Amino acid sequence: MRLHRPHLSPAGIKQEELRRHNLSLLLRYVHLAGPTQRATLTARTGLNRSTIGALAADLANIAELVREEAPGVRSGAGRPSLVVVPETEHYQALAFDLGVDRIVGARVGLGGTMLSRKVVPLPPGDRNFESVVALTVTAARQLADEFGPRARCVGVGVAVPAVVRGTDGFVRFAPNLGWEQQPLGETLGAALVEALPGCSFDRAAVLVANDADLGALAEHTRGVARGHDDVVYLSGNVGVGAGVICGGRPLRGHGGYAGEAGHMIVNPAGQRCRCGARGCWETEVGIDAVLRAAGHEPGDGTTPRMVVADAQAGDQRARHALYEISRWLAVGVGNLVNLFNPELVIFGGELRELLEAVECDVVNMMGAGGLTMSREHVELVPSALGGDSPLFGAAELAFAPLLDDPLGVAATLPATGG
Amino acid sequence: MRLHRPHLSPAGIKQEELRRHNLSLLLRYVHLAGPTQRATLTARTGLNRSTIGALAADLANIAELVREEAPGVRSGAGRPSLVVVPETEHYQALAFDLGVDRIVGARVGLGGTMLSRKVVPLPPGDRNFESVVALTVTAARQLADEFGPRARCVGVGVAVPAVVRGTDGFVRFAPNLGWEQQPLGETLGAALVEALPGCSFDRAAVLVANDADLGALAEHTRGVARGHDDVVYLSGNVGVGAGVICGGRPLRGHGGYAGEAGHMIVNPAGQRCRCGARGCWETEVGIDAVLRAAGHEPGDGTTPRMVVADAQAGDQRARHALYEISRWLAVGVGNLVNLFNPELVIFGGELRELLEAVECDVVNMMGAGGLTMSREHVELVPSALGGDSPLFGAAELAFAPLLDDPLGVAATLPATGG
DNA sequence: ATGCTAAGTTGTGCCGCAAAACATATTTAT
DNA sequence: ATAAATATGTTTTGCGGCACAACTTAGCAT
Repeated sequence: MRLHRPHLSPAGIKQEELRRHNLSLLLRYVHLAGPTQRATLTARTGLNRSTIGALAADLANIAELVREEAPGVRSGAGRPSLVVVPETEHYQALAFDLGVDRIVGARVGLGGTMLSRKVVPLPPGDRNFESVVALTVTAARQLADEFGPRARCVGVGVAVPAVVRGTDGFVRFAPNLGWEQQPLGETLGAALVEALPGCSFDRAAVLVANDADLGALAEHTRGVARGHDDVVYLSGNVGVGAGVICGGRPLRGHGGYAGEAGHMIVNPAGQRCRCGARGCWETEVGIDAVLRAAGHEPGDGTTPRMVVADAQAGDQRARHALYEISRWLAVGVGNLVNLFNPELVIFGGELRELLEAVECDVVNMMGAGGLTMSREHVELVPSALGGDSPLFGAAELAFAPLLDDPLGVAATLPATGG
Repeated sequence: MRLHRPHLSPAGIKQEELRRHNLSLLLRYVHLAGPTQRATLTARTGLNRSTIGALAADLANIAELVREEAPGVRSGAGRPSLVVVPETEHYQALAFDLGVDRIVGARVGLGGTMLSRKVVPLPPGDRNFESVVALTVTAARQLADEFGPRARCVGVGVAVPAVVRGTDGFVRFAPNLGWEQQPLGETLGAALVEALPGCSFDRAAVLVANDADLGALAEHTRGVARGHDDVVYLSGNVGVGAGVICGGRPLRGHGGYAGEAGHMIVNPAGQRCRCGARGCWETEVGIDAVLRAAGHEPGDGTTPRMVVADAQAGDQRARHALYEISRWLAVGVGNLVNLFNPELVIFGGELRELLEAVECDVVNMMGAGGLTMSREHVELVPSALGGDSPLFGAAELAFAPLLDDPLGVAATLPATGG
């Protein structure tokens, strides 16, 4: 049981933090695993029965974060254990996934249940910053109207296909949205605090992050990567991004920009990328590359899924296109595997559909040359949460502060009264 | 002050672990920062004076890990603060760096002081596994003879230019040594326990790791990367390896194989690598590549340093060679920067000398194309510990268990009596 | 109905840290 | 030289958190 190792910065632990840690542990457990018997919690945490009882009582009575119920199904001898249930309705987060052609918003309860979901299509030409912010705020208002009377809004998480500064959600570069240097975190924060007066969170509770990073977070939390501590999530849309979990924690990097796998140079003899360099991975495996290889024009309405269907139907050109894509996928994924040595590489976004068609080829090509030790245990899998990975990740992002300090944060959140 | 966030595995903290954590914190502080006033410790940890006093007393009296001294130089008003000093002589580690042409061994005291150092050249033809193990054991015995009467040996750390399994130090692949599938951790562990009966550590205290990973650890601990939590260390010798620190912790990956940057494919049109793939980074920037580009034959005695000297002396061929190398360095380093977003990229091994000659070119080439946000704050620097980075890292590796649980581990280590 | 089992509940004790009061050592002011 | 100011070490006391043990409760099996 290792605690985080600090450098030379202060990190003395006091008893207060011990309590906070254990409360956090308990709440996070039921948030992740759902309703759980007290006996199970006792066994898993290693804490004493009486301690678990006291912690659960605090979470239930002081903040109504959980409730304790008699177990429904009886099993085995002995006194049945009370079940600790996360109060899904009491604590909710708003989550948004800002896509190239639509905004998806959701209301997610403690425990990770999606309570409602809303899709706002973006008019094709109109994805400028102000419009997207405005549409997001509108969607947020609609979602917030559905809060129950006892709901508290813990915050807002936003996934955006962009290079995002970790500290404040400033968007440095979002080629697919056509944005550069936009203060998304600050702007949305201010606008949402204004638009949702019933919610008592402050501007800092509006958290913006890269969509691939949040996809990774979601898959690690509730998707295929549960229990796996070293994972790479690939988000393939127009661009390609990676979210990385290493040692159980998201890889952020110094500025929060880590995981820009799409601009890893794999083919210096290749095409010029939007970023200015030549032979970036995403010019070889991005949607446009798939379509172009199959003889389509990007923007003509074709999707990678259709190319896959064509290939399965026997279309030689589509099959050859997929083979070419596989080669470059193998190179890039191989590089990522050599660098991160993950247990899983998760294919999210449009890459999900691609995977089933090309998995065999990619695996063979990766195995053919190069170091094999990292590759021998790695699995390529499609994302389990489908296209909603970043959305769920955004919700987790919003819940994170509450999970880190349950009673402390809960105390700052009076019921919305809505 | 965040503690490590566990997944669903047990991680309840009890008071005992609180104490352990704070003891660990204190010992690690003086190990890293050297002799430190109690007042400073109080301020940095945020703990109370009385608590620091008690912790320091435990470390001093129970295990003699530190001693408290009256301060030498007086400064400022008020009662002078006692200075907590790591007991360099009482706790020592053995560290080894197994190179291609020599073994370097050292005796390192708590606090990181190198107390003695020994170089054993390898006969050119003879670097087979058994010979290297035997020479290492011999060197260890010689170093152990110099332990003082009050010394306790905390363990042995070994750096090896190989892909090493994290759990047990099994060497999967060490092309430069000509090894494959060798149980280095197990073999050395058994041999050293046998050879050093005075030392009471067990086989598990012999820890083997990749040299680049240990270089990164050392530079992070005592080198240029002190205080920087996101760092890439490049170890350039015959092969190229990377050690990565992210979020202040070493990147290990699932099997411990992370950081194989040398086999990142950057030039699919390039030469075939020893690993079987084509266009690996190390075929473009490894020592052999440098020499070949400059018109030398690998193994003819030329070193990269000589090529640099030639270039500085005006040799056109050498200058052109360095320019070519710079291009590929820029591609690879750019990829690493995009993926890890480090604050620093440290050039270790032979790359150290290369850096000063090519830094300008590499920085310009990196800035020319590609995403710039990750690159705008990154610095390319030579390793501060020179060729001894992996050696110091090996010592840190050996000290780690003691630093994680000072009193617990110290209790298992009676004095060597030697 | 009785006993068994597994779990929750309650009370006690230990341990860790903070806070306050006291003691000590050094600098600065008178 | 003496006293005040300052900063720190030391001791004592108190509070809070968890473990442990004893007790109670709830279901199951015979």
